[in-house]
Amino acid sequence: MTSQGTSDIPSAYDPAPVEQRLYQRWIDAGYFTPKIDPSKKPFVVIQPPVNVTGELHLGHAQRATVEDALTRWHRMRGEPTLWLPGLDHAGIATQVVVERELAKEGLTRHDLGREKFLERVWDWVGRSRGRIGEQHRRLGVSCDWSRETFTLDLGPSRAVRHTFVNLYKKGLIYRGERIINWCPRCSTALSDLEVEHQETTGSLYYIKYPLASGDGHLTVATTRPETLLGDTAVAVNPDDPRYKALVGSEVVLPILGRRIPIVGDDAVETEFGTGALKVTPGHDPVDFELGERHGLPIITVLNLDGTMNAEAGPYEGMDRFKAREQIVADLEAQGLLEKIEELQHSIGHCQRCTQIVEPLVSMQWFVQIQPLAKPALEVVRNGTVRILPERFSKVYENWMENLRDWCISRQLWWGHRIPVWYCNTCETEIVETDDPTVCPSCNSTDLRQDEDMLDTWFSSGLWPHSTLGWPDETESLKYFYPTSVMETGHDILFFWVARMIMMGIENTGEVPFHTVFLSGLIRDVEGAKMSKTKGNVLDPLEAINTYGCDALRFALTAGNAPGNDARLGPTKLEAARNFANKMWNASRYVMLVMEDSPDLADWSNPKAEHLEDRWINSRLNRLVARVTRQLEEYQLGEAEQAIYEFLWDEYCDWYIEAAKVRLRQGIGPSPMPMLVHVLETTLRLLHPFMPFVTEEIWTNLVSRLPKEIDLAESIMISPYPESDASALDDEAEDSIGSVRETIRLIRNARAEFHITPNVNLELLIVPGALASVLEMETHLIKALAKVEPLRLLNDRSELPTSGAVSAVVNGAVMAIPMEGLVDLAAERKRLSSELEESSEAIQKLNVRLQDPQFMGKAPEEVVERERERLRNYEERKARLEELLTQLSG
RNA sequence: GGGCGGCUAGCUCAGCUGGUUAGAGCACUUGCUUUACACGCAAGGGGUCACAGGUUCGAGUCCUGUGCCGCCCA
Repeated sequence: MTSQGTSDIPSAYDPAPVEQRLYQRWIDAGYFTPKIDPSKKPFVVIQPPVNVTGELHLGHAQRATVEDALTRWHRMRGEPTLWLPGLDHAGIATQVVVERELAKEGLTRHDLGREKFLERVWDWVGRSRGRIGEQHRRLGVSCDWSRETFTLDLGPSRAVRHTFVNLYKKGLIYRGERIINWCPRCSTALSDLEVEHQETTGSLYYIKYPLASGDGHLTVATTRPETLLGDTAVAVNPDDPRYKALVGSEVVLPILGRRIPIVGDDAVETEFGTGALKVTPGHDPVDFELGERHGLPIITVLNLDGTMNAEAGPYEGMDRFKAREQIVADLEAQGLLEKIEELQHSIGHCQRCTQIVEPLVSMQWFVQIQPLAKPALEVVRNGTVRILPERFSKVYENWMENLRDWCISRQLWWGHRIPVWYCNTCETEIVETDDPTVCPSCNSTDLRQDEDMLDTWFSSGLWPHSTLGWPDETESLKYFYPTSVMETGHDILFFWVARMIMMGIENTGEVPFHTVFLSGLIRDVEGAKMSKTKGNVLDPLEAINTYGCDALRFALTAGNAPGNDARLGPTKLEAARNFANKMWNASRYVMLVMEDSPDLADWSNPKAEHLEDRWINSRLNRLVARVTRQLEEYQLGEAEQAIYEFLWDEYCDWYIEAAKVRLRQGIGPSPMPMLVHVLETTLRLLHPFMPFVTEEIWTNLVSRLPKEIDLAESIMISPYPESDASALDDEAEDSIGSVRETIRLIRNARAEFHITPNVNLELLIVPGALASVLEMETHLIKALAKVEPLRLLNDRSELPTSGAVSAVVNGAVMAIPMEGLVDLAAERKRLSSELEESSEAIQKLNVRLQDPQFMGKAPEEVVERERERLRNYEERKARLEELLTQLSG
C-alpha cells in the first residue's frame, strides 16, 4: 500500500510482505530503544528470560503480545519505554537436550569431557538463539534488542557472583548434608519446585516386622518396599493404644536381620496403613526429620545412578525398580508379606526428563529462605507489589509461608559455577568476589573450585536488576529500576516472580517491579495443554504464515479475561484475520473516496455538524475513554473486543454506509473529514494490539492527507488517542438509534415478505417526537432501506387501515403498504404479541415504581430511568393499541 | 489433606465496583455479485446464567452450602 493510487491496493490484506518491511523500518528508525529523560517517569518491562534451548510456543507468543501491547501503549503515551528482552541458559533443560543429541552418536558427556561438552552446548545454544530471535521478530515485538541479555553474559554472571558472596557472608548460604530430590537420569540434585508430582495408582505393601522379643510381629505399610533396607526405626503414635506398649522395644528388620527400635512420634498418623511407619531417614523427607528428632542413624541404600549400593546387601547393583520386585518376592517367600493394597498416591518426577526422582541425603548448597521470604511476603501484603489477577496473591502468600530452604547446587556442567574454592592443604572454604589464588589461612596455592553449578533460577531471580547493570550503580539501573510490570504465565509465579521479589529486595533494597500481571495458559481446541509429546502444539510461525501476525496476536488476546486459560484454534484465527481484512477494506474505501472528493479540511479535528457525524464522533470518544480505562486496569481482551465491535458494527456497517449516501447525493456537509478522522483515530487506538496492519494503513492514509497537524513519521510513535468529553452526545446517539431501528424494521418486513432487494417499498410515517430526526435522515432511510416514496404524515388517521405492515419506533408509527401480501390475521397476531410485551413491561415497572421500598432506597437516577422506561412503554402500547383497533375496524 | 478457579446460547468465551429487554465469535435458518470487503452484506432463531438457600428495593454479579470439571501445593 505504498503507492499513491488506490486502484492497485489489493482487495485482500496480505500480511507477509508488510510485516517484514515494517519491522525492518521500525528497527532502522530505532523506535524500540528508549531515550533516558530524567523529567519523565519511564515504563519498564523486563521480559522473563526465555529458555534458550527451546523454541517459542503459543504461550510465549501470547505473553509477547501482551507485553508488546503494554509497551506500545505506554510508548504512544509519550513515556520513555523500555522492554528488555532476555534469554536464560536453562541449566538442566539444555544439558538434557544436548545429552540426548550425544546419545544418538552413542556418546555421553563424560566421553567428551567438560570442555568439549560445553563447546557442543554453546554450539547448540547459538543455533537455538537465532531461531528464538527470529520468532520474536516475526511476532512484531517492540523490545530494545540493543539490550538483549543472556544469563551467562558477563553482567548477569557478575551479579550472580556478588549475590552468592553477599548471601554467604551473611550466613544465608550454607553447605550441608540434607535430604534433597535426586534425579538419577540427570544425575543432579533438584529443588522442590523442579519436582512434578503426578497422581498414580500404585501398591501399598503390608510387611511384617518380627518383634525382637520373638513375641509376634508389627505390620508396617509402605509404597517403597526396597527402602526397608535403609530403615533405622519403626515409628508409631505414642497415643495409639494398639502400639503404646511397644514404644522402646525393638523389631528385627526383614531380610537384613538388623535390630531397630520402635519410637513414638506424634507425627505418625494412626489412620494411614497400620498406623506403624517404617522410618528411612536416608530416603524420605518426612522420615529424615523424624530421624533428626530421635537421633536415628541415616543409611543410604541407593547409588546416584538409581542402583542399589552395598548397604542393600543381597540386592547390591540391582536397579531400584528391579530390587523392589525382588524384595517383594523374597518377603512373600518368607511369609512376611501380609497383603498388597491398591493406593492412589503422588510420585515426584523430574520436570525436565520425567524420571522418578529419589529423595536422598547428600551434601549440597542451600539458601536459607525465611529471611528472604519474610520481606517478600510483606511487600505483597502491603500492596507495594500488586499481583493481578488478585486471587494469585493468596497463592503467592500460601507458598511463601511454607517455603523450605532452597537447594541451589546442581551436578551439572552447564551454567554458573559455584564460586567456592577449597584449599587442598587445609580444606578451608574460600568465597570471594574475585577468584582466589592463595588460601587465606595456610597460604597454600593448591586450591580447587567446587565442581557444581548453580540452579538456573538463582540467576533468573536477579533478572530485573542484573540486566540493568547491578551491582554497579549504572545510569540504567538508577533510571529504569524498579521496573513497572512483570508479565508472565501463572505457572511461573514461584520460579520467577517470587524469587525475583526476594532477590530484588535483598540486593537493591527495593522491589523489582510494582505490578505482576499473570496470564493464563493457551490450550488447544479441545482444551488440552499443548505439548510436544501430544503433538498438538501449534507453531506461532505457522500461524503467522497462514493468518498473519496481527491475526495471531488478536486471536491470542481479544476477549480473554486476565489470568484465564484460553483455547486457540482455526476459527479464532480466521475471525481475527477477517477483522484485519475488514479494516483493510474499510480504509481502501476511505482512500478511494478521498481521491474524488478532496474536501478534507479539518480532518484532524472535524466539526460534527451533521447528526451522523455527531453520532459517530460521540461513539468514538466513548470508545476511546473505555479502551483507556480498560488498559489502565489491564483488561486488554475487553479493550480489543470493544474496538472490534466499534470498527465493524458502527463504523463500517453504519457510518461508512451512511457516508456513501451523502457522498453519492452530495447532500449536506461532507462526511469526508469525519470519515478520515474516525479511521485515523481508531487505527492509533488499535495499534498496540495489531501493530502491522494499523501501521501500514496509517502510513498510507496520512501520506494522502493535508498536513494540518504535526504528524509523526510512524503510528507507533504517534500519540495515543484521548477522549474528548465535549464530543459525547446522547441526543445524537438516541436519534441515530431510532433511525437504525427504523431501517432495521423495514428490512425485516422486506425479508419476511420475500420482497426482492431491487423493489422499492413505500413508507408512511407519523413521526411524533422523531419528526426532525426522520426528516433530516430521510435520504438515509430511503437509501439503506430501499424506500420510495417516503411520506411523513401529520396524523395517524392518515395511515392505511389494512394491507400494510405496521410498526412503532420510539413513538413514531410507520406503515409499509403491501397490498395483497399482508395476512390480516398474522399481522394482528404480531402486533398483539408486541402489545403483550409492552403491557408486561408496564406492569412490572408499575409494581416497582409503586413499591415504597424501591422509591425510598434506590438512587434517584435509577428511579428516573425506570420512569422514563415506563413512559416509553406506555407510548408504545398506546400506538400499538391504535394500530390494532384500525386493523379490526 | 489444604488452597484456587470454572460451570452463562449448539460450541468457545466476555460480562469491571449489584441497576433497562444478559453480549461476542463460530455454528444454524432465510435472502443477497448493493461500484471497500463472500476473509463480505442484510434479516432472523437460540439462554429458567449448574443446583439449593440467604443478603438486598433490586442478584449472572455479593454470602453460605451442594454437585460436577480442572489446576496448584503437601
